[in-house]
Amino acid sequence: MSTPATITRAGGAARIAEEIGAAIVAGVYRPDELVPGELELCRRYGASRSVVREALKLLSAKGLIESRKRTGTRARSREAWNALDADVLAWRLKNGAEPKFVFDMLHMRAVVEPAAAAMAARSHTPATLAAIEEAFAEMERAANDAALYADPDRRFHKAILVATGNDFMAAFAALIEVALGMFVRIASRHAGAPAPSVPLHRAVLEAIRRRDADGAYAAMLALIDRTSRNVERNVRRAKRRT
Amino acid sequence: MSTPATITRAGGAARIAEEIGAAIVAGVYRPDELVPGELELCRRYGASRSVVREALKLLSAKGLIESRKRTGTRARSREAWNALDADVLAWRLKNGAEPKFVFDMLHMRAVVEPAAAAMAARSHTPATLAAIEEAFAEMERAANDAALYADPDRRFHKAILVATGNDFMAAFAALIEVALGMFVRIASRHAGAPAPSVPLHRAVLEAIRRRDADGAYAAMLALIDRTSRNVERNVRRAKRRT
DNA sequence: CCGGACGATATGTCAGACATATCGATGCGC
DNA sequence: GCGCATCGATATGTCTGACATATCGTCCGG
Repeated sequence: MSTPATITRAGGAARIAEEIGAAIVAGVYRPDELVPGELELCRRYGASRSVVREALKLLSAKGLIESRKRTGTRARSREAWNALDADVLAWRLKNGAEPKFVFDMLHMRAVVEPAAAAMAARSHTPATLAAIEEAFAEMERAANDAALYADPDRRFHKAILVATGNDFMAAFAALIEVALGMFVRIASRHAGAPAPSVPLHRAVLEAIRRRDADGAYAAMLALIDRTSRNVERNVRRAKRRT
Repeated sequence: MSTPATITRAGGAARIAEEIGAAIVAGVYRPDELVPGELELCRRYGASRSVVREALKLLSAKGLIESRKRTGTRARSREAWNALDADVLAWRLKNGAEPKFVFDMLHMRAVVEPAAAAMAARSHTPATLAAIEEAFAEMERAANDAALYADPDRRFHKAILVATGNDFMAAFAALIEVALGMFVRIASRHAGAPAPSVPLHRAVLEAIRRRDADGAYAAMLALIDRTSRNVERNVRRAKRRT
């Protein structure tokens, strides 16, 4: 089966890991026990065992699986997953996340981001402040177009986390970026132009600029509260629809 | 070279990933470019290319490396690392962490753990509360033995994060556990018995038990502040010694 | 009824080959 | 002399088939 046709011939180990990873977090393979054997996966994805095994290593590095000899490879339970890994987060969001998961994410953002804004107010440098300002400027320009608004929005939140000067806070950026990609899907589905959120972002920026840590904390908290309310409203609406 | 003697014959892919990962975060391989080729790694670790490649996949899943064809495998710069991965954290702490990194970790704990204590105060169940209480009881018993104290201390902080009922907070437990393993090395090297920290932990537990979110927040913040002061004192002392 | 031996089966490891992309040098034409 | 296409060297990527190793079930004997 060397170089078979061209069917399903795109990624390699990464593509296979992508599919299996998504399946695991979607609950296709239940915690403890399960997961098809390597040669079955070879057949299913039309790849050699080397590639399949490399894909499995990618997943094992993220805490999704664990292999033992004779027994086979089993999906690990949710507590073992690296929930703070961007790929794992993306997989969990892929197939329509449950409300509890969305709110967990929002609660964590409500903890981390206001604190990050306060740290950024204390620690920003000309360069990191400029990155925040640049992102905000583009948000203002796109205030009437939800599609154009999403990207600078991500950059805005990321720039603040980076401006903290704290490696761990900066590491959250990868998570927040993935999460924002979903929140706009949920929160702005029924909302109009993103213009109303611009003043809230401006308040964060200005507090950071004048090194007002408490003000930045409060402004960011207000911003996330608004997102939470939007999401909550839409989740309720979706539930009513079912 | 099938089954060579028994020398350096322990782990497999995990062991090799361990060594290379530690080397990368230690700065042996500088950001962008670098890292020996696969066959060179085979020679160096006495393993076949399959095993080496699987080890490299483990590292690539954590953002430490990136491979391209002809060019080779390069170490990625620090911003790309999954800083919130427990293994990456452990590697960074392995070879005596720099002060900045230790304080970054403490600042993050000061953001996350007080908020977690507050969430736990609101959301704990009989089972999750019992886990906190059990860990604290053992801390009291080991109040005069630093060696015995470390393990229940870890369990105490982890139990609180789990008691939040929030998946992301619970995911921090893996990080905190690794970090605590180092803080006791740094903070208690010159400290006596851990007894003085027991009342601070008790205050956290009791606030959670009576569902006093604000009190739990404040008590946990006080606890971490004390750790920060201990670490700071020891870092200064270490610097003076050099 | 219990316990040890044994075979079946999964992952783990090895070896060698070919595929593929890309960097760098070479040499051609202008 | 200079730019550009060509080609070879070299790294990772993939495939194949074999053997090693641990462990679960089963079967057999005490």
